[in-house]
Amino acid sequence: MKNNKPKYMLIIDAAVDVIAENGYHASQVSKIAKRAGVADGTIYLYFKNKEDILVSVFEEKMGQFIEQIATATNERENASDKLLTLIEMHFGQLAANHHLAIVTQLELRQSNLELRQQINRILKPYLVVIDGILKEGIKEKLFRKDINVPLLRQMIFGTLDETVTNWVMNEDKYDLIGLAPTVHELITQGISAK
Amino acid sequence: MKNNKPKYMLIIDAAVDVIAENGYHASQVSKIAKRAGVADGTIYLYFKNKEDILVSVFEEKMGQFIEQIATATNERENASDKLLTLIEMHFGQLAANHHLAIVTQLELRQSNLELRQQINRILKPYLVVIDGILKEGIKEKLFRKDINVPLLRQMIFGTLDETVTNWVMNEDKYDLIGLAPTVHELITQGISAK
Amino acid sequence: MKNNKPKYMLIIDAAVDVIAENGYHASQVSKIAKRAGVADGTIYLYFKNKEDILVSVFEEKMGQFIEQIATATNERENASDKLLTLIEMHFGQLAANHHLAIVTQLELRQSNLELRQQINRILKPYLVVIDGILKEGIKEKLFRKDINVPLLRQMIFGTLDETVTNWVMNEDKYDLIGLAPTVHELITQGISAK
Amino acid sequence: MKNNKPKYMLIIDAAVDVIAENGYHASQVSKIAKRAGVADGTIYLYFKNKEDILVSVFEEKMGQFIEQIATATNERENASDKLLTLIEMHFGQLAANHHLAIVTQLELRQSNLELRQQINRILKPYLVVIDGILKEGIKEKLFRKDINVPLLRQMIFGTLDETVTNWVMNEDKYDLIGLAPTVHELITQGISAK
DNA sequence: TATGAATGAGCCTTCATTCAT
DNA sequence: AATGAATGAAGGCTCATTCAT
Repeated sequence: MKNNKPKYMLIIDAAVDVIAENGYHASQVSKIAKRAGVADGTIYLYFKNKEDILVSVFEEKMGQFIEQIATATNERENASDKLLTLIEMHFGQLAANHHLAIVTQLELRQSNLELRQQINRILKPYLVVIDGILKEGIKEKLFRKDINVPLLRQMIFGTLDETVTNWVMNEDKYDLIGLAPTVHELITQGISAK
Repeated sequence: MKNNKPKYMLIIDAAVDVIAENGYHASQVSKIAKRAGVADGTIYLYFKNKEDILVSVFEEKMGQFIEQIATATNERENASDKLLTLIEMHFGQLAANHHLAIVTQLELRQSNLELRQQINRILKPYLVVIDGILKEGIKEKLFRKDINVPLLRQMIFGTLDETVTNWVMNEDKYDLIGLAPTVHELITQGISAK
Repeated sequence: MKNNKPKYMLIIDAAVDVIAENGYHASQVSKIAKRAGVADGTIYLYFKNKEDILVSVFEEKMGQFIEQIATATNERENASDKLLTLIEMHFGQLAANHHLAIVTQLELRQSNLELRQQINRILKPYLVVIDGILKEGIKEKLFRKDINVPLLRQMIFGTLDETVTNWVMNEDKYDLIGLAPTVHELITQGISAK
Repeated sequence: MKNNKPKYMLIIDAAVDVIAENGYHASQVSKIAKRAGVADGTIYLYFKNKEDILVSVFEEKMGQFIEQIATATNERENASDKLLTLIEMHFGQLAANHHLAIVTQLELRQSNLELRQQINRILKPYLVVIDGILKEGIKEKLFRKDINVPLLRQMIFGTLDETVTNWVMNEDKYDLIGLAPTVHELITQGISAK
């Protein structure tokens, strides 16, 4: 029997499935090990402790997530289009991977402060991507030059995050990706009449 | 010695402090009891179980929170002013109560799905307040009539929530309330130049 | 409102019902108090502690039980008839009082050694009645003069007790009293052919 | 150090000792674990819960008990001899194992209905052995053909059980095995003079 | 590398009993 | 005599982590 996939990724993938199916608190190390087809002890050859599995899940999955968004936005011509692409891909990637969406939006938040801070560190590059788009938009005079970039980034991220969380908690009953243009328009145009 | 404060609120307040100081997972029932100055068993005369303490904390504190915001916004003349007041008070109340902010933004999220759904139920009236302001703004022709109210409400709540969470995680190093006008302006005007 | 029944017996009767319905381990003092219509604390004006309630239940109920059997057997002419009457009444009284049968045969046995020894002390007079019948039978030459009275008493009591317990555990599906003549005959005649 | 004895039996034996010495209710799982020389958690690798330890104690010990009695009675020629052997061994085995006698006669009865029903299930084969002897005796015309086998079996079991319980509660002050012939005779001959 | 049996610290909850009123 | 709110000790069970093989 040949098993090329290194055990590391086997365990990561098992963790995503187990957490999505059982919830954070019912996801014992032994359950993840069983799903990955390894012994409990083997987990500790690849991860420092249980928390390290969780951080690594986020690191691996978000790494791809961010990288793909960064690549895709770079292919667009201006900041406004880049922002639209970012929103579409943010919604699209989580809508396409139901288990991952449950884990990132619901389960991973049930963790202690220390873990949450590590998660924030992992998210940093994503926030840098958003900041870049905003700064570029200002330079291109597409966006107002007086905007508070960090604050606006929080607004954008908070909006996307809240929207995805609501969608997950409503059990995917509507088309998430379809919301992208509207969200994009709200951010750029505001809600004032005229 | 006279102790008029009913034990129920004593325990609620003790829970806020203990959770803010120790984090959700290190907040044993016995620790909350000790802080409240009652016996462990007394907790169970007022709360069904540990989770019930947490739900009740949110219920009590958010109840006041929402009520005060609803009252204050009602005193303003138009939807735009109401929205500004809502943002100011949302930031203001959490900025004024550091422990409560830690609990609502960080600790209470470390709970299971069932508890989170109860929390959402408690938050419902707040979302209704936001929806009301948006609908009024449309009627007053202050806001565009084509806006998707539920989606925009998610955007607003997500923005406020993310902004407060960032502020808490940065250990209150800047003036949260001062951000209110900018956030209000972003929401109403958007970011597009002109 | 007039309530002539002293609270003592109210509590005893409540205890029998509560224990029969809920089982020994689910019969909290507060449940007995509620059934008796008194406050928890009132229990302790009449009983030293929870165990004392149980001992008293047995004392009161078995007191009547034994007294009635003693009286009835005394009215019969000879030891063999007295033995039959004792068996009939032992079966009859428990068959007539379902709750009491559950308590004496099943629930009261789930108690610690000390309580069981007190129960044995209460049962003593019953054993004396049996011994008396056996000795009388020997004197009347109805029973063999070489029988070991204490041992035989154990045999008789063990037989009756086991028979009633089986009947209770079978949920009273057959006629207990109808077994009395057969049991009486087995004890007096043995099982040997001829 | 070599320890071939599987932990399962180590725990069973420790449970018998601890329960005999401390009584059922004072036999904490941690006490049994300590006596067995294993960690508390190890108990739960071999037993579902505390009650499962008790059922298993009875299952293991009674299994041997019943098997040995079945084997020994089979070696006797007729039903009457078989009955005598059964009585001798019933008394003999419990007299030889003081701790086990305390557990079976006193402590194991302090359990809830569900456990008692499991105990009855385990005892079933023993009752089948008794029934077999009685039926054989009828066929051999040693016993009366009109006897009610289930009732008589209750009488026999009740007599033996009550006799052993009395002996245990009297702290083994007399020779239990010596009672066997008398009990046998009482059962077969009855108590009637001639 | 890999295993998985063994470990043992840690905590929520119950309920008999008390005592101020 | 009666109340019932308050007490606080006690223990079964889980599960992340280790380590001998």
